Amino acid sequence: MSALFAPTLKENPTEAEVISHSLMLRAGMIRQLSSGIYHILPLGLRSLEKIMNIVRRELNRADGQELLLPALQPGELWKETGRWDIYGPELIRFQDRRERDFCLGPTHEEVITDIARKEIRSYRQLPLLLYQIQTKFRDEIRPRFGVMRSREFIMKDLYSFDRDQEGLQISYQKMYDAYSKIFTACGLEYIAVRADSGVIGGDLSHEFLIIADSGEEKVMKCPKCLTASTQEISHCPECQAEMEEKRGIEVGHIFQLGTKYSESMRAYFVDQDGKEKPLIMGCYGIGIGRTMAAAIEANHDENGIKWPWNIAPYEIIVIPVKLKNQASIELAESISQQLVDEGYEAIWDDREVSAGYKFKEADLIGFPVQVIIGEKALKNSILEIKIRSNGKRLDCTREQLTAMVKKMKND
RNA sequence: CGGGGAGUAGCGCAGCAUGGGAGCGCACUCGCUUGGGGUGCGAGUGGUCGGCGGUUCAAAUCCGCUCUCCCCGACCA
Repeated sequence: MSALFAPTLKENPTEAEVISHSLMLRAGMIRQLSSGIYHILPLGLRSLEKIMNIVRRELNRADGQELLLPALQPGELWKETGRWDIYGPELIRFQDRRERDFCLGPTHEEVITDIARKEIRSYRQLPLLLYQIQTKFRDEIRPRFGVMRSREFIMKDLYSFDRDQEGLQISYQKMYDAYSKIFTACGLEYIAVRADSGVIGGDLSHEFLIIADSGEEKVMKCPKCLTASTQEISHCPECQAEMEEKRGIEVGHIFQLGTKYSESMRAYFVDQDGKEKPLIMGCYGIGIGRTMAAAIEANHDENGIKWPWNIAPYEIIVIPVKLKNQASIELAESISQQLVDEGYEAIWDDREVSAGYKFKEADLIGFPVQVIIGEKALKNSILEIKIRSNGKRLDCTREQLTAMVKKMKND
């Protein structure tokens, strides 16, 4: 712990208006470099990596294949689809030394369609689901709320290619299901609602929102069935239950694009009937950093972050209370090592600071579990476990620790 | 881009109306102390007062320009 680069703050930073931003700064997860541009510090990165790996796992299970596309994109491609003129000043443009137009990718429809048109020849290559996790650049009119809306941010974007509308429906449903699994695996309550397609274009689209009181979007949700909407619905046709109003943070968006890009960029394949047809496309985004911020919005209290287990930067912190007691120190180190050997992400607080200081900081950073080495541990070999999410404290012996931690992880 | 606010030590701020010592709390360093909820005491380190120009014997303070950051609106993962 003493070696960990996690510069925490006792006081609330003035620039942070929303709780997730404030807590990320206070917990030493991020720092700002410029408006809408952030350093991701070790704790922040660990959490992001957890989310990214959950995303990878679920997308791979849904037949997605990961690749990495260029962030640096020639303006030519954007001129082909007309978005060079349409996208506006949000697109960060510049010229290279030969005065050719370039931009930093805010999204990758053009680039993925370019590789698709070059390499997809036959219906036999379809369906194809390609995704990447990459830094995107958007010169937002007004960056705000920390990593919630920044100018440089990590996004997962997946693109589906199908031979026909029927195939697109299948791919779309696969992604819809994968998204549901992703947010559930992150330990988050989410809701999916019909949405407008916006600048991306296309037909059907859904937004995925994380439920949090501080969310910017109002959602009407039926407590009985799965119906939800961003608009007011007077009655729920099937079940007649009262719709309840919730607030949500948009973290994912899926679109059925159809042939918007494949036609304008001439991305055709030869179908079974020997005819050339445009690829039917879909695109599917998740804001990784925004998901992390939303998780904090949904899981915190006045003392700090209450990480869902699966996306916590670390799972367990071991806190020795008695600093001058060698047995206490050794016990903390040994228990921490035991947990690591058992596959947990545990660290122990080896700093020469008061017990209260350690407790406050452990709560702030939001370790799901604190293992406290106090009087009882030294006299009666009883460890104390504090569960961050509900504040409960439990006693156990060292022999029982493994089983107890395992149980907490599974809950 | 329109409207509002702020730049003084790493962080949070006072000082500015009425020009003349650059201060407070936290953090940091050292010593002692304390050790179950950001211990206490003492001694220290650290600042071109966002930048440029002007007024003045003298500018953090007055005037002009400029840069940056934050908040509200249109946009979005």
